[in-house]
Amino acid sequence: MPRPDRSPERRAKLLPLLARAFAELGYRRATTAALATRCKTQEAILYRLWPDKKTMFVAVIAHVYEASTAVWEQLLAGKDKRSAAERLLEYEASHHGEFGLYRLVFAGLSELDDPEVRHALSHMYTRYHEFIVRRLLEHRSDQAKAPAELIAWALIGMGTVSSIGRELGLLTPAKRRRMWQTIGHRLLSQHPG
Amino acid sequence: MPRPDRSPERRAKLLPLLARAFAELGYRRATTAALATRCKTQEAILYRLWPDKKTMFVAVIAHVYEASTAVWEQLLAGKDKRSAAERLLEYEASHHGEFGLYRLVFAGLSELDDPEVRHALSHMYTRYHEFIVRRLLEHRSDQAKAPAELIAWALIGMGTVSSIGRELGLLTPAKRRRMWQTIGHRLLSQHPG
DNA sequence: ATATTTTGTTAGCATTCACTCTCACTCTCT
DNA sequence: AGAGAGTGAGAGTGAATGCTAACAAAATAT
Repeated sequence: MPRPDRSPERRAKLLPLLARAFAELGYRRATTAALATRCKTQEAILYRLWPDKKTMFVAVIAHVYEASTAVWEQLLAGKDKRSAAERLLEYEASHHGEFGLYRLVFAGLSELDDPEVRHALSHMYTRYHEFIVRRLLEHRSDQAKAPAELIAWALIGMGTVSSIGRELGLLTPAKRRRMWQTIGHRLLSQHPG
Repeated sequence: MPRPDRSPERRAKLLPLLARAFAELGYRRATTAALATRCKTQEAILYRLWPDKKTMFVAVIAHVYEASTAVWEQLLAGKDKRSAAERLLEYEASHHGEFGLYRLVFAGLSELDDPEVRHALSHMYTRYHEFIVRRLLEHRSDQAKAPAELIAWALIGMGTVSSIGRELGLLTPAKRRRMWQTIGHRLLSQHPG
């Protein structure tokens, strides 16, 4: 009978390339022609793997989230006497933004007005937030859940402004590091509310 | 001689409408046709007032910044025993995002890759940041400048995540208020570093 | 081998959109 | 009154772009 379908493997191989393209260019500027070029293939091929461009974008959101949490899980798996929250903080201080996750959020919110995309972004953000909340609760077992949730949002906000500041050349790497270290640690160690 | 040129007044009248359009739709989706409709005029008219769409966007960035600082200045002019920083915090807790400033930032960063736009955004952010730093230093005269700058960035980050959370339906108005109140006040009252 | 399905490649279509041309009309100042 | 410039309105254009059609080539099963 016929040759087997390699579509799933193909999709998995191309997703990182698509992710880079969307993160670097945004949604509109990542034209289907540009996407194809960066994947070293043709537009028609992409359209055989995904029904349309929007679906590619949604797939990229899920992929980027999974890629970054995979890195985190690996990071936290190593032995270290510091709490998971502290290690996460230190990691983000020097690596924040490398997956371009915030860029996808900007693009999704400002360039598209689509329920599917919003849902994908909501889902991603929710899980991202929950992950941080769990680490915060581990860090201080006496802490209540409600304030930990607010702290987690504030940390995500710091990550976002950190990326914006970098993009606009307003926050040097040194300042960004100091922000994570000083403000981040303060948020970790305190009981708000 | 000829009739006088009413272009400046015209531009001033239209800028708020353009600002709304860009903030609500982003850059690409705010087509010149859409802009004209919202201004109740024609595309050709807009092109007589500004050379191109990008220039309209840059003008809008400056306008929105000025409009929001004008509101702040007015807010801080009123008599109140609380510090300016505290009043600002309370105001932002319930009004953050009403000028769509963060939306312009998202659109500018993700939809355009233009030096002029980046410069306009940098400039706006810098002044925004400086304004907050000044209020922080007033709030605590014993505070050093460097940590105040970091706190200001963290507050801006909280504003940004607050807007994202609202747009994605992840942060209810009540939670946003509590975030500003609890985390915001903690950042205000502490000496990091 | 050959049937059957996937993969590669090219060309093209329909639409959208930033921007312009044109021309009639109106206002203000001498 | 009338010159000179601003204003209103509409159609139109060329380029970009999402997406599809059509067909050749290659690979895997029997």
